[in-house]
Amino acid sequence: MRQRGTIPARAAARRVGSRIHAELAAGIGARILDGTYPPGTLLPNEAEWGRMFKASRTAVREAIRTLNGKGLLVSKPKIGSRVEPRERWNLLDRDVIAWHCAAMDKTAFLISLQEIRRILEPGAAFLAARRRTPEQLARLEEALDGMRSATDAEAMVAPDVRFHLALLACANNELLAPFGIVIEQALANLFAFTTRHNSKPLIVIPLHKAVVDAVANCDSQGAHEAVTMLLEDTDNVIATAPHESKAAARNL
Amino acid sequence: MRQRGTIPARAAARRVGSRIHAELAAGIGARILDGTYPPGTLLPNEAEWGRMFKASRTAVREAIRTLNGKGLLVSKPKIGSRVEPRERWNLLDRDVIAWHCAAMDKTAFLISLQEIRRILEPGAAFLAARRRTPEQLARLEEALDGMRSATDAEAMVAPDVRFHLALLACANNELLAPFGIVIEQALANLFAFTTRHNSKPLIVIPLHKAVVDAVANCDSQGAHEAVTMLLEDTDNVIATAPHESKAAARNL
DNA sequence: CAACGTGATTATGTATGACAAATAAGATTG
DNA sequence: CAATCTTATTTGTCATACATAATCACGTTG
Repeated sequence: MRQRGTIPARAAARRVGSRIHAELAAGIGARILDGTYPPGTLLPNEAEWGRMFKASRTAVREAIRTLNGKGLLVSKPKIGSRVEPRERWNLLDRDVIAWHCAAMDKTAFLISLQEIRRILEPGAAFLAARRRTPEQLARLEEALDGMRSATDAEAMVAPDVRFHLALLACANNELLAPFGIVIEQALANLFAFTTRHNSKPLIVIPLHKAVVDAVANCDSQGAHEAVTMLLEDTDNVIATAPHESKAAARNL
Repeated sequence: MRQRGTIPARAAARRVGSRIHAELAAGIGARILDGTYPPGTLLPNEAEWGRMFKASRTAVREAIRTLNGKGLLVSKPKIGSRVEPRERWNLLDRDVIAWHCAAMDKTAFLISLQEIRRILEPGAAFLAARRRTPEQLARLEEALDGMRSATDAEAMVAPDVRFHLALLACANNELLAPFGIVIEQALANLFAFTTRHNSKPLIVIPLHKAVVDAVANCDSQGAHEAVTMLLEDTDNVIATAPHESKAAARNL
């Protein structure tokens, strides 16, 4: 490995693959999200992180740069890196959501998410019915077909996520699409949960089909209502089996 | 400055202050957002950026790490950094929004934003009327007072932004608050525009007051309607003077 | 001639050491 | 006692060296 003598033989170990900065960012980010370093806290300095993770300051700094960009930290000379107040965090960021879900009880987060969905998705469906291009409609139908051909609940998750992303895309609002990423990250977990606990999963197919039909017919009001009904069904599933969500959260 | 002889005297110039990586991130990010490097493009390599900006590779890398975290890029050894497809961009990120606004004609963006507001804010107001704490209500009223005491249109922008952020906070949904950051960035510009062109700006005070009253009375349906009317007024202002928005966009 | 391995090439990834700049906190001085 | 100077600490920047991954061209071989 290291031929150069001046470099002290580090206990490299598992450091074989690359992407140390990513590991560090995840490590530090997770510790912030889980409350180990609450807002206002002064984090260990870069050298110390380096010692903790057995990584160079370079890698630590790149990780901190990432967290910086997500609004979790601010760094100043002689001060260090301080955890920002929660309202500055970019909770709509992929990674932040992932760390957030991993750290805490998912239930609260899923409730927040579902609330947002009930606000956003009917409105998005309304726009989608007016604006969707034929290609976008085709992608929506393709997702529905995928759900139909799913043999078990597990296999239905992926096309279900695709369906809702496709619906957002149909709205043709550039600010709605990025929000889809937020939903994508979280829905994978939510659906994995709801499909496991939905005693009558067959009903979701006609519910989804109603959405497709309304969008296909440019019936914006109908699309609004169909999505509302779809989300109501999801709410019911969550409500009838809420006590298990904590256990489910620990599975990832 | 540089006492050490081994370091070649760089044409440091304005390199006095720190935060080069931030300048670089903004520089590169803006070039991506404005279409200089469209999605799929292979960016110049790190050494080349360093030459372009007269910065070290370290600084370039930290900038790229930032952009990486915002979903604008992916970097791979031997390949380089490639611009991600638009739908991967984190358009809900503070900085990305700023670069986006700076780069392109703001009109399209403001229309998208207003669309989202018409979906989200009435729903948020609905929740706010049910959940707001007395402290949150006080902050909402304080913002309204700030609008009242504003002497000119310019001075009304700040409290107006505060008002809408406070309203989002009242909803007590952790995913709604971060969205406030998105709106904060963009609304400052939108309001600066609407207040300049609103021929009867006095009407906005009672419109806002209606929202406060409904939220104060825990009248969720009333809050929903009041916000809808408020946004309708904004839409009208935009609609009656749309031809100026391009010029206004160029002012920043 | 085609398929395959193989090494050269080139970009990012990591490590290290040195110095600059900023600033909080303590020491000094008028 | 207050204003100022000094010091210590931490981030910010730079330069250099090497590691690693992936592509590409080349040559070997079936």
